Amino acid sequence: MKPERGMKYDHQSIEIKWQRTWEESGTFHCDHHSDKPKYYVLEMFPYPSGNIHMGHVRNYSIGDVVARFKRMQGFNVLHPMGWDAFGLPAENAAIKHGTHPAKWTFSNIDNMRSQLRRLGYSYDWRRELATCTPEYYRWEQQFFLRFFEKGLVYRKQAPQNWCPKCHTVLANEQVIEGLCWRCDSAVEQKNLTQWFLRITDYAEELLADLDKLEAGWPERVVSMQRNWIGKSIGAEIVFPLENADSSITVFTTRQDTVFGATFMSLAPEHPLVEQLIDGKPEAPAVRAFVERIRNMDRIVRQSDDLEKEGVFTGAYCVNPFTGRRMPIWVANFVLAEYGTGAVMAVPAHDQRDFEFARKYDLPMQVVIQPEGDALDTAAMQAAWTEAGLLVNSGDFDGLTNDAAKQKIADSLEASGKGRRTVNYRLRDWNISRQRYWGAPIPVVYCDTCGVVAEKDENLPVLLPLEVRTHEDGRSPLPDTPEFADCVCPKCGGKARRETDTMDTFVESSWYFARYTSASKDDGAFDPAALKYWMPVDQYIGGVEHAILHLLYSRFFVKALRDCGYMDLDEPFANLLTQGMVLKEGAKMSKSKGNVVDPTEMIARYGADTVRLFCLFAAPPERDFDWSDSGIEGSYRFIGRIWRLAEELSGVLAPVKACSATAADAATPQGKDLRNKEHATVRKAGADISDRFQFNTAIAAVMELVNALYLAKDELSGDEAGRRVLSSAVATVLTLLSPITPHIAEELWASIGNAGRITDEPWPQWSEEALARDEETIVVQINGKLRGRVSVPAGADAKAIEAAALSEPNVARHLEDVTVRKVVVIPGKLVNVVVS
RNA sequence: GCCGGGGUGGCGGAACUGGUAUACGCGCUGGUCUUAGAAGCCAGUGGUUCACACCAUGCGGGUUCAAUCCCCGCCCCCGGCACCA
Repeated sequence: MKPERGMKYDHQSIEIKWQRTWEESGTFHCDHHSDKPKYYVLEMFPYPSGNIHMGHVRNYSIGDVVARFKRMQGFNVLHPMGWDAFGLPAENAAIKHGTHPAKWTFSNIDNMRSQLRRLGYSYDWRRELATCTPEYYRWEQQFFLRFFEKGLVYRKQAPQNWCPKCHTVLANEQVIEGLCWRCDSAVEQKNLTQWFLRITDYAEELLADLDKLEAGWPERVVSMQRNWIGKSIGAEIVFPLENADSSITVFTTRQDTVFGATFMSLAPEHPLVEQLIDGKPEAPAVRAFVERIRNMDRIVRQSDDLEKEGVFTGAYCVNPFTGRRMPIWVANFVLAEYGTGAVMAVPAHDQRDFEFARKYDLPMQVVIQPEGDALDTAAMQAAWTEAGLLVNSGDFDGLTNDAAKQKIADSLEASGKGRRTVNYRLRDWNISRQRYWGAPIPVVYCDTCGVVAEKDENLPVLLPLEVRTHEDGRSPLPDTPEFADCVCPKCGGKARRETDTMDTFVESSWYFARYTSASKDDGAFDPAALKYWMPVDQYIGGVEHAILHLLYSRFFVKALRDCGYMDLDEPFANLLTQGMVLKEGAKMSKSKGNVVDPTEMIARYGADTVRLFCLFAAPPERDFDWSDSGIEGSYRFIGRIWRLAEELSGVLAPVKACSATAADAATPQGKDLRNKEHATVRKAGADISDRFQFNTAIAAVMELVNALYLAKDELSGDEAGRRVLSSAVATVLTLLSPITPHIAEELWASIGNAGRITDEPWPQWSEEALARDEETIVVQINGKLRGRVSVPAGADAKAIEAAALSEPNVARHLEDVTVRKVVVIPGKLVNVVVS
């Protein structure tokens, strides 16, 4: 490799040259036959929207530093890249521009791949995958068949979230505050028959395993998933209907208050409502009420300040503990989709029931008494929802409400009036999408056999590429007979293929495992490779996937495990959620016109500068505001290194980082620089590996470069000094090589090194080089800084104290006061306590 | 309401286990080089003050020789969940 010596810093040609070198020599290829410890680092793969944006650059630069750093530390590193290539934007663009989604997608992939290559990321490109290819989605179809056999996937008709703009249903996780996650349209409800994955079967495990992830995942993501799963421990209680055989079952977390249940509230959608009002004079009013509530806008209906309203059904049930006759109401605040859709109303101890009872003059009964107080229903301003002792509760009187929860649950189970149960907020995952550009669901509908799963040997069910797209976005698949008309795999008769496709989140729920054997064509995974590489040691991506993708992937791994595909509980051992890249405090967007285009920045400053700035501007977890003068600063720093190497070109020898010896560093300047060199290695290594604090690691290297500038003239005069300089420069380049790999490689070569810096190990600092002859001790009086003294390293407390007290400014402050105490922290400070 | 995160110079941000608050960078100021400028290099840069010194990490207390850090009580900002029974 010929270094561009004595030239101005031509980042374009340097970077392209080294990218080609790495590529041609397969530097970042890896496989699972290795004696080294493995390390799998992965960034969330992109949707091929057309161009890389600054958020991608930040995400992938973080991942690349980790990958290169771990490689230098001796790990066998898997660092792959691919494309989340099914999805709506391809279809919408295809309709808009009259092209085919496949063509649009693959040309975007080509463009984005070259943009990523231009950034010099250390991917093993042989493992690249695109989820829209049959080579990928055929395995997903196979998983579907296994899930089908196991009952993990099922069909059901239910009201579903419908995005009118995207012409498809959405999973609960894809509805953000009533709006479509993708296009922000208000989501409607539509009754449809859809395919669901039984994620709720895994609710308990998904929740419990979060404990294992606490060490490696951000607390906030763990807590968001806990919230989303929404576990409530309580009981089901059966309330028999008056004058009828049937009953109403409620879910409650407050079975301790059951003696205070004075009426019953049902959701307007509760299936029993029609039966209860049949033939009763209240029927018309109830029907009108139910109709009105059902037709309410979803957002209005779920809003906080919606007034509590209800209507009496005319029917009664019986409290199984008190025998009290309880009127049954329909209430607008009871949710059909949570619990059983029926609530035992305890107005004295639930604020909603309290308000409802006051409004409709329904009876109240206190059953929990706060200690040292006596509640009076007539005087109560609000429900008592805190702890207390049971009253008016038969045999349970006098128990604390916590104890009563257990005793009453025991009683329920003993008497058959109910049972302990756990309720989750999590709903099953609707994976059907009424769109074209997705993986076909491998199922057919046969007139004689009904719903029939495809046979394994018929996979993949190919998504036809010859289709006529509809202007309005409707899927063309139902109108494509070559696809939709098929034969039943069971009876061979005429059948119709499922024309819904799978949610694209299904593809992203297992891609990380496919990378371990991406080109395997006789199975989804190579078991040996999978076992070797998984789990992902470090996963990096945006926090917007805290629930969606990260919850689905966790579930998918557990489901695949139970189908025998893998022996793994959790896919991602450690997670880093990086913040957004903003401009002027706002998210970059075309409509705001505040987009900073990475391609332009690379053309102007080079990939190294763009990478450096993305890592230096802020710690990775935080949002950072793009700054045009900030990137200038990063460019300046790279120029400073370039000029340093240039200026010292006759002085520097090709040596390893930290190669200068104590004998080389005999002069004070030499000693200081070597000391700084080793301190920098220690700090940068700790900052990168322990905390992903790339900004402070870079700051430390900047300090070393500053020190080099100050020391270079003094040290370049003799051989020993030159060895110290050469070593420090080698260290600068080596430490920067994961961050700015191209210039590190270029200058490494220009100094005359034979190998590549990419193959250098991470340098080792030594205790001996960090040791100093003298230490600066801070002297405080009553905790206030009054002076500094220099003492020989390792001086004892007495000597330090003596030196401190004789420091002129300190001595002056001690003149008219009494010294009460002197605190000496050797190596650090002295604090003189006076009065 | 519940859960989680945060509040430090003009700005982005440092400060490891309680021990020099403001590292590093941006911006600004000055010097040097130059015919001049740019770039580079060097230096300065929290506030008040001539200075000694004093005041500063959202606010108010506390513990400690010593608090950005620990404890108690508040305020504000960001994110998630939320009529969840």
